[in-house]
Amino acid sequence: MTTILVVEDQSLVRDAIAMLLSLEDELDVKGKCSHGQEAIHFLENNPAPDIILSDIEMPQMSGLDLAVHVASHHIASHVVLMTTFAKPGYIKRAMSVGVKGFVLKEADSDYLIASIKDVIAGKVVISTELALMALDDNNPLSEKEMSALKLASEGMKTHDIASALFLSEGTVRNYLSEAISKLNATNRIDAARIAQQKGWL
Amino acid sequence: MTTILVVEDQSLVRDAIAMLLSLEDELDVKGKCSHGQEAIHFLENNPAPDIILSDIEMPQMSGLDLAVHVASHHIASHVVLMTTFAKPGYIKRAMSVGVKGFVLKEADSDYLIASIKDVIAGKVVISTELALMALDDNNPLSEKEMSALKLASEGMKTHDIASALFLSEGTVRNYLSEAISKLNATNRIDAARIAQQKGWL
DNA sequence: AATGTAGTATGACAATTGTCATCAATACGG
DNA sequence: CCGTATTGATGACAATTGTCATACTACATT
Repeated sequence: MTTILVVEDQSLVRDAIAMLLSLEDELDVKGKCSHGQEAIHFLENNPAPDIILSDIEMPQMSGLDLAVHVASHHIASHVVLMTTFAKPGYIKRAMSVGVKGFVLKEADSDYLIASIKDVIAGKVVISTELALMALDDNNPLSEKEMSALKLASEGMKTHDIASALFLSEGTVRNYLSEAISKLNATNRIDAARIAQQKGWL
Repeated sequence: MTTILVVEDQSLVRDAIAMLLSLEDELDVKGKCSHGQEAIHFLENNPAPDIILSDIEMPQMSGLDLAVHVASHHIASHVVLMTTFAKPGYIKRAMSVGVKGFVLKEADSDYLIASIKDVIAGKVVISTELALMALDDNNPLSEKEMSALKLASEGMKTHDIASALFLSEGTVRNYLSEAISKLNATNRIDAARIAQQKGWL
């Protein structure tokens, strides 16, 4: 019997998926959490489930952060992540953190169940199409460029970004300018949009 | 027996919710569609289900557009919409189109099922908290301001927005400036974010 | 006809943003 | 120590953006 922890912020979806999985004879949903923090708490107070099935985009703590925690605390669970959009950046980061599976929410439920079984059997599951997408994706942005871009995308102006990052205004403009040109964007808004869509920020 | 059509773009979620509903004795899921267009096609070739349970944000055709179609074609189904975020703008538009229920994906599955039953019993279901939110929401933006803002949020610069809307650059800047001040934003990026978050664009 | 009012345009000006060349400080491998 | 990246800063300049006052049209109201 395979034990599972389901982590997903939208409770409707969480309940539905948990229900779906528990209809399988070999699967046993041991817990449901609404975000990473809650999952960590669960893991501290319960035996590690065979599978942690988690959404990526969640408030408080993302699925990626959860995977990092699991790896760094040597928890024996296999992490399988679900995501709405195929953002290449996510996939790369996930792989480097030892995530065992990657399922798009566009996939159908049979695929999810098959993936879980495969992961239990020792495989790493990721659709070829996602893998390829992740391969030819090389994020050209530096740390600083990303953080400046992120703040800019929230509507902050250069001055505020500068003080948030403890940099001079000029430097911030340089970073943003670099980012814009690297991404072939026309301005910071455009650059932020492009980066976001790739999962880079 | 209540018949239901489930419309949701993420097939994993769609399958899971359909499964959840079909576990209820009184509910019978007659069909599943991945977006509005498909739903319309379904409706043309099948008897109208009692309930159309649809996500709002979908590619091709949104749940709101689907509701408009249902109303204008005098289809006898009750529309219940699901949404991830409580955007006041959505709720208002939905109500004016005769949508019978509004459920947040943050709600739990029992609530969804109870809502469906209530709608069948003739009620209009919307949580008070959402209703209040919709009430004190009055979108201050004009049509033009919204469209200019939308284009700006996609990274277009004033010049391009102007030609897209067949206006002069100056006028576009005026609109944007108006929008920025109406929304108490610091720049167009900020303004677009605020409007988006309210469901205004 | 006179008035009011959207909707659009202009022009002028200030502030912010984008680009670029250059420079200083620090760190790192030889 | 010496080169050489790396990271951050400056200053200058051009382009874009934001603000405002003003004006013109068409259209509806009086």
